[in-house]
Amino acid sequence: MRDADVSAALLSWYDIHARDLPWRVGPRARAAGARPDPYAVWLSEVMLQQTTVAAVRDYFRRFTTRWPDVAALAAAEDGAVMGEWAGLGYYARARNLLKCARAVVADHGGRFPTTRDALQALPGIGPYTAAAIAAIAFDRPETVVDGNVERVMARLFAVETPLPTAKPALTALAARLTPQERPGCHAQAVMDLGATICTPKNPACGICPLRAPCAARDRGIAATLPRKLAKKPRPTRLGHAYIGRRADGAWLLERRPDTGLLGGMLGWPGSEWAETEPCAAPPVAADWRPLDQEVRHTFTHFHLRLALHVAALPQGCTPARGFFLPAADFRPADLPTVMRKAFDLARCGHGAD
DNA sequence: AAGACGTGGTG
DNA sequence: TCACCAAGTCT
Repeated sequence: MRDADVSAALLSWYDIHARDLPWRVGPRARAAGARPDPYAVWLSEVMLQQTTVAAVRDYFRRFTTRWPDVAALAAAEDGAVMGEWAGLGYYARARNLLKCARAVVADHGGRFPTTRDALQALPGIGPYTAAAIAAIAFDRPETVVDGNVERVMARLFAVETPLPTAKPALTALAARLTPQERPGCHAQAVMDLGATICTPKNPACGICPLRAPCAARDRGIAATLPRKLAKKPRPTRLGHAYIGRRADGAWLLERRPDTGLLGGMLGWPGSEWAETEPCAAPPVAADWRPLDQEVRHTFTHFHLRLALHVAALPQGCTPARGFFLPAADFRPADLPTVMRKAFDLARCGHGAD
């Protein structure tokens, strides 16, 4: 089967089976002349980096409700955006989101640039996102390569070279299939196929629109592709966190530095996180009482066991670190997940509230 | 140019 | 329980 026929089969499938997503203009609306909003495309693509559609839906809705366009987002306060992003992970995305919105307003008159290169020059927009925005929002025939596309290409052409070595070859194969017409729909079609049919485990080859030309299915090795190099084992780190509340109800929190893990997010003061037992580091002298339960949380590259300490703090105390956030201004949902877990345990396990 | 960077769902 | 995985980017 020729490349053009494969692309046509894929697009036909997409026109029938395209998922209804809040940021997407469906094939029918598009045929009627509707165009996607570049702001919505950009926001959704950043949220979807290494993140599932299911996790993104509600965040996308909340962001677009609170900040309907790029100018509104650019004018937002940092803490408001970080709080709204809390729980979604990879917080550098939120920091870069704001930088990008402000750059679009300051340097591009409030409109997103339309070429791949200009898009990729913006903060938080890499090769994938630049190509996706250019194709989906601006109809540019760019080749979009994400994990789905890599998997679909590896199977369609039975590429047995492991990732990441195979990435350039898979990109070249994806480029062969990229049509001049409706490149954005094509990109979304490949990704939808990868997300719903050509899945990592148990691919549904029986109902796949590309089963005929698929070389891996022909050889019975679809589920084993793409091959990947072995990953390193994750170490376990230990730490302490201090959940203190003042007599007036205010919580002792700190704003984490902009760089590094959970950068820019709220958190409970605490020790370093290390593979050997770290030194206790209470932010203020008080009657800290250990909690029975610890927080167990897994990050991308290590497991964490966080010992918790709670205390009622005197009204006049002056902590060495952090600040008191009045109870009325404290929303647990503004915390990154590991910190919210700590809060939940402290609230249930002891009279920290 | 490997490693840092979150989280929730899944088998 | 636990490794793997998801519409990657930055340094």
